[in-house]
Amino acid sequence: MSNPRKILVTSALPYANGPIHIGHMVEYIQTDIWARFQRLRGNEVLYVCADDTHGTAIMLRAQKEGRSELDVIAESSQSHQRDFAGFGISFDHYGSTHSDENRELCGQVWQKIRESGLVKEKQVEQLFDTEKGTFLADRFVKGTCPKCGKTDQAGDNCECGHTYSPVDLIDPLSTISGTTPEVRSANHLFIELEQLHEFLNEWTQSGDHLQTEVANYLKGHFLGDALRDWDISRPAPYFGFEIPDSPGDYWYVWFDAPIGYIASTKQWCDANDSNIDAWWKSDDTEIHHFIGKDIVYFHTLFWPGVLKATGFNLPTKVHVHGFLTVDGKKMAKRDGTFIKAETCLKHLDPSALRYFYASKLGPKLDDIDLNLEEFRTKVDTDLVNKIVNLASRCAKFLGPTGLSDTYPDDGGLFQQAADDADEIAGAYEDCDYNKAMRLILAAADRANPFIENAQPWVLKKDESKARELQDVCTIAINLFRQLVIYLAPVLPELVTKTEDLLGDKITSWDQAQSPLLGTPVNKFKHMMKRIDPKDIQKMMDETAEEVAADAAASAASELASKYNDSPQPLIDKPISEECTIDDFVKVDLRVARVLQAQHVEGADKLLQLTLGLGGNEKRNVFAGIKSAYKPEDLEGKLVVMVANLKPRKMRFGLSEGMVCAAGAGGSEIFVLSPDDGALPGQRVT
RNA sequence: GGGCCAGUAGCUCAGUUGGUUAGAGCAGGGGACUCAUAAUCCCUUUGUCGCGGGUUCAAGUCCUGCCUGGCCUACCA
Repeated sequence: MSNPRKILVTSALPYANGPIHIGHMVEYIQTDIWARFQRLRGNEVLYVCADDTHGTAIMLRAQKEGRSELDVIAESSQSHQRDFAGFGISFDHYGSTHSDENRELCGQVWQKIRESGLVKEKQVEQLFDTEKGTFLADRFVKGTCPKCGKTDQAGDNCECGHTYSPVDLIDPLSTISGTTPEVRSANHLFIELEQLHEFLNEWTQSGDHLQTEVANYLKGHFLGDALRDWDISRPAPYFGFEIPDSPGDYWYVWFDAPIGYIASTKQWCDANDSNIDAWWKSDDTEIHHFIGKDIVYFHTLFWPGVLKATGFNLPTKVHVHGFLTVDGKKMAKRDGTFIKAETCLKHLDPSALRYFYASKLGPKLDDIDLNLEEFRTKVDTDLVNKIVNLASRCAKFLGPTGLSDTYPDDGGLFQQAADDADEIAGAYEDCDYNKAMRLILAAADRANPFIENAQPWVLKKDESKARELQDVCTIAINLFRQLVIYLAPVLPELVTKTEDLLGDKITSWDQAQSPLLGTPVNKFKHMMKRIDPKDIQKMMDETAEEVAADAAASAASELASKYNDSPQPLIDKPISEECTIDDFVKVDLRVARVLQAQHVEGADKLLQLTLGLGGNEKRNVFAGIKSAYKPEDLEGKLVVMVANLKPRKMRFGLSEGMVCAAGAGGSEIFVLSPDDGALPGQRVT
């Protein structure tokens, strides 16, 4: 083989605002297969990714959940990495866009862009949520379409097909606070992409950087007209990096996210004694991005533009894939097809999904469909019935003897599959995994009839044919091993199990060229299970349950948002340790009437209350509510008191209970009082 | 509205630069075998290649119009 290539591989950065689902996994599995393939070919591969952590969505979520952004993104990173590991995604490094390295690199990139004269400032009119104190991105606004008058339309376009600016909406409403936003103007920083038009035209239309559909799409959609300026700043408050030479402004998340590819590479370099320039500024290195078709323009216009302006290498190729549909329909929570990676892992072997995706993925942008019935039969038939079966049916005959010392005549089967190596490799290289799987399965379909004709089970019965039996099974096992080598990028687990069976490591694509001979064969253990339809059902059921729980939670939070209650009180005083009903009934709460309230001579905070519990039952209570209540406001009022509190001697007398109240203190104290009709002396439970 | 892409057997798809009677796998039907995770093997049914025009000796393949579907349309990631 020629000199090893040096290849940097990336998958798109998942947003830190939600769990990984099986739609995401299309991309990570596609990329991982490619990265593993390149390693198997002997190339030097660095596969990096990171969580994409900035932006309004994260900020709002942190606010809503009453915790810090850092807390949100840390949790997200952990769950993302756990899911990826579960599916065997072989990142060399997984970083975060909220890192020192990224901040620094963003600064450097920004500096260069400034120097190139690409930055300009413009006033932008945007809707501002006065209640939340934040500008509203289009998707956080709803209102009436200015053209057709339809109500409850999205911030930037209407069902009628009309597009507009949210500022033009009639009766706009903020979807985060429910209030009416006002139009405010703010200074934004823009990158003048049009200056790079010629370069982008050439870069996208020539060479092999993009799939032809993508190049055509860009040509037809963007490059025909002047490129619009790209708005890359957001005014505070915004969760992101503040722009060093423009205080109060932050880089828009899509500015710093792709730079995260470089930052993540840098983190790996720092930990592995390598140099970032060797990956991003060297002519010897290829850079391959894998992305979904929804983020094409970011990666094929903005990103190359930024790289060009800053002197980093341009991507060698941007590989774009389609979306996942489930049973023919777009994944949607309400259909119960929004299957989380975590849920999938709980019930299914990740190898099954890896193989299924591989068998569906081609080099085009077509969506791929996860038809659950097809998924099951494909995995069962191809992997278990045809491929693993080769080992399963022959391995045990070789237990006593091991593999033959010389490779027997197999009628050219091994050679034929060995000759397929280049074509299969070519298919992997082109991301045409569907074709690679077809070629591999064709080889398996030649191997099974061979065994059928050779009839090892008949040879077994005749001791004089022991040698022949060994030869037949040596062929079968080698044909099997050859398939496993070809499938290694897709099925790392199967590789491990094959290594255990044959006591030989699979580390190189070229191992498929020569048979394994003269070595022992271990006891065969199941390598892959058929898919139990019940497991699929469980996965779907669990997904449906999650969706129902989610819906309930979001309905509740929608109600809560109407009142716009701050999460601060809970943050300041988190809920106490759990108690039992027994603990609770120990506290005897009673309705009481304030019979008399008066100032206490010499006390700053106390009022003296005489509380009546009905009849002649009275209690004397000192309450620290002077800062919020006047005595005359309290007299006659019904309150709730702790009636069995141990009396306490105070400087001004004996206090025989406690009045329940809430609030921060000072003038913000709110005494609890039952609605009219409650009778003094009644117990509160 | 504009743009990109797709439409081939019941299902998932292959069909290279136009070239003999359009292929594979799965599913369906029949048979064989029993080593294997009821796996495997052999035989077998099925097509107005979305529709209409055009170019050509020759069109699933090229051009054009239409129909249907998916996706995109930049301050949502």
